[in-house]
Amino acid sequence: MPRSYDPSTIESKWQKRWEDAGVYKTDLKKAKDPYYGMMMFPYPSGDRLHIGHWYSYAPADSYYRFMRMHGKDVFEPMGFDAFGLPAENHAVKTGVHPDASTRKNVDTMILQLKRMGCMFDWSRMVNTSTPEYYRWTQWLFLQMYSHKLCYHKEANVNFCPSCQTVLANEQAQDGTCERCGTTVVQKPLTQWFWKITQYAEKLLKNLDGLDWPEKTKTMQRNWIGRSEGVKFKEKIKDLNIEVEVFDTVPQTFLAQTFTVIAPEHSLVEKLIQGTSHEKPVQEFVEYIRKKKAGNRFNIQTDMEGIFTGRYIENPFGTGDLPIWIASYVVADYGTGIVNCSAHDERDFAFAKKYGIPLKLAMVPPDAELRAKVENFEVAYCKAPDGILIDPPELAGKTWHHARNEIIDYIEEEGFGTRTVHFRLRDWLVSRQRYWGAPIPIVYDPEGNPHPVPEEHLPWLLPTDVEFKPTGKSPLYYSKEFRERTEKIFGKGWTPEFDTMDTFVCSSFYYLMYLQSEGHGMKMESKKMKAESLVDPHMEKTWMPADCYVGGAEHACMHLIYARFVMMALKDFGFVSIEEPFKKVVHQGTITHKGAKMSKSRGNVVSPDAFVDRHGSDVFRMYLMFTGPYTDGGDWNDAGIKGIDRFVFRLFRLFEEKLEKGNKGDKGNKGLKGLPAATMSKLHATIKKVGDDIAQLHFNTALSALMSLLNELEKEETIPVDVGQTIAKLLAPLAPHLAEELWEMTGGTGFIIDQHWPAFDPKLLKSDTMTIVVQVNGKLRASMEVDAKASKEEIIAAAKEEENVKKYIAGGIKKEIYVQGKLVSFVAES
RNA sequence: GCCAUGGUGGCGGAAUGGUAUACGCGCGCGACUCAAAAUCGCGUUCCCGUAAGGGAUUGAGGGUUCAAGUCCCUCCCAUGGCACCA
Repeated sequence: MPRSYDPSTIESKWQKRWEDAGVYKTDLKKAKDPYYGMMMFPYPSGDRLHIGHWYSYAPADSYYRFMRMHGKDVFEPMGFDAFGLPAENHAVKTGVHPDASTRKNVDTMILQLKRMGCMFDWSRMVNTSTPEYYRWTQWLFLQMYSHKLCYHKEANVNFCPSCQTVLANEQAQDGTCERCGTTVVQKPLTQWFWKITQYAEKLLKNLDGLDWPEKTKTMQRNWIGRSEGVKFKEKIKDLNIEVEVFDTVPQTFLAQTFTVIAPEHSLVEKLIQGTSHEKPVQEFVEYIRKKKAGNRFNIQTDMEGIFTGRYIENPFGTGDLPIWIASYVVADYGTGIVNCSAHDERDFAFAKKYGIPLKLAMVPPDAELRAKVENFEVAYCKAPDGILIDPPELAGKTWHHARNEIIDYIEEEGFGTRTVHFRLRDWLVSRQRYWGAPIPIVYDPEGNPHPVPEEHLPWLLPTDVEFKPTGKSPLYYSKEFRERTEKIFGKGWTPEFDTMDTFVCSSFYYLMYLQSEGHGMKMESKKMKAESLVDPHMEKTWMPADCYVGGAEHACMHLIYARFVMMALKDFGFVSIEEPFKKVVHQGTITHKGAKMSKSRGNVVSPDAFVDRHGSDVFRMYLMFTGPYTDGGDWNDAGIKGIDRFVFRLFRLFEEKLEKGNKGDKGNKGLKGLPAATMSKLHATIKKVGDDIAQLHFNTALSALMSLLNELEKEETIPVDVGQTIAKLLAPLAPHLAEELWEMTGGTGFIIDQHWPAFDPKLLKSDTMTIVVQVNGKLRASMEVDAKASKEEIIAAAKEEENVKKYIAGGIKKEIYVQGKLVSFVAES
């Protein structure tokens, strides 16, 4: 009796065998041809694995399996980004300690991940919330501290009133909290920052050499936002204050007639103190602050300002510039103060609105436009062919060409200096939350910060706390934490109560997978051996990760932080390279009913039922088959039947038609016993499946395999070596099924350890070819000809085709032959 | 508004300037069955035609070419990113 395909038996059978044999445990020290295949590790939420996890991990695993079959020593680790808000929110709601719920979630998730059948090497799993791990998160903090890349400052920070915590700029991009969508407010707090801006230039420059999606690189470039310009030093009249003003378009600096300053700027108070402008300005600033907090600010309709009563002192001999407060000025870009002229859309509109005088330093070549510009009817800005009229020394030059000369001129005259500015802000790493790595800092009785010495790491997260968000860090209420600090450092000393942003934890986990002592380090052991983060030999062997698959939503957060940390670690001397990820791939998003799946929308689809019914292989292949991997798509289970049938038929083919006896691995030699056309198809499929998987085009690889199956089903028997080749082609895409088929052919060992089959280029061509005939671009006939036929023979044959004759009866003007493809005639009209 | 990517059957989608609609879903007809499911066979872009064949067709409109889904121009639509950064 032939068996029929039963995924649950077959899949658990192979998962057990893999585990027993340790097939996916990589000996990191002995690897000859290392390949580090990473996927973004998940947050261990209480909900089960969702389709997004599957879509990210399973196809990535297929790709890495393909690499392994090409002889690579693939290391495919998995771990958990286990600190974070959800566990804490859960604790607030239920009283379950985040550590307990996280451990439980991790355990469930491991079981689910194992059912997926990926090549995860569980022996090197990491969990960022364990002391063994966060010891290193804290160590990283201390390194940043001792290398002066870490500083403490009171600053206005993005604060989410709902999460009761501060957010990094990256986490509050559109003025709302990345996590809960609440409008973020500005709040002054003393916080810890990491100087990512010190690496802005390098973060930007290195992008060019990375095999990352162009889109992601562009996003990072924009996020870093480098701009070159001039910095002017200027004095405020009647006050002994010097300010700096940044200008990226210095060509028209002599047209400047006023200056604007951001309402939130710290200088505002000094400008108005004790003057008649004090009260109205304060009212205005408060008014703008409220308006900005309420909703997003619209430049078109919300351009507003007020005069401060102060002036910039006569900088270039062009008269004093009145200082206005303007709603459109960004406080934390450049210096928050801008000199304005008629050659900027916003400045122009602002001046018009408030009747501020304007002048020109440049005019258009076109006379008609010039008249309008000179009348100040339109703003004339950033025009490459604009003609300068001021300064006289450079008059007549075009805006585009004069840039460098103008800057030289400005420097020579001593007005200002060349400067580069970045949009990138320093990374705010403090969080007023419980469930994170404690910041290893203590304060002496005078309130000065001191790093916690390394021997006290891990600086344990206390457990005697309340989780309720109060705006104050939960650690503030821990008695044990305070006592511990006083005991070690002395009376009156207090710990830092904030914890670190979870993006810190995930910024170096690619190195933690490689840690020589693995994750088994016992924390009670006083002699924690590893003195540095990663063994230099391991780091040299395995870094950078060859490929990193994960969501595009991390383009400006995780993927920029990880790069920064790696660069810093290199400068500290702990690693040898700057960039952690050689290649990055973003899987597309799986939506449902047109929207991103989310609990709040109630459109989350759980994969569990599908995996139960169809098996992990079918589910994985279905996800891969629906479309290009980087596109994602809308979830719809209607087509899963197609993959079910494919697997059913394939299995039946092996059960019923596989050549009996004569079993054993014949490698890829001597594929015999099939008609030439079928052989040709087989080899074309080997080529296509290989090419496609190499480019992560899983959908077309699968369709090629389906197409091959359609052919093979016409055969009476399938030779064993053909069966083995098919099993190998299937191995990356359907790992369990492929092992089973491999076993059926009498193959020895695991199929994942077999070498990817080679194709014979000679067999790709059959002995006949199909030539189509076009007349005037229209398809008129199709003919089978001998593959060796000459051009002349083919054209002659084409002319004899019945359906062609009638269209070329009037004569032929032109004959075109495309080798092996077509004949095209242009008929006399 | 700016930048990027895309728009192909009823649906997911395939196609180095060279047979558009592969592969799969769905659907129709038939076989098996008391029946249904499953399975198997045939068909399936649209229009005309019993057929042979003809015509139309890759968001719209132009262009280049013997030949355009593919290249160029204009426009429309969708998605993603950016958007007061001087």
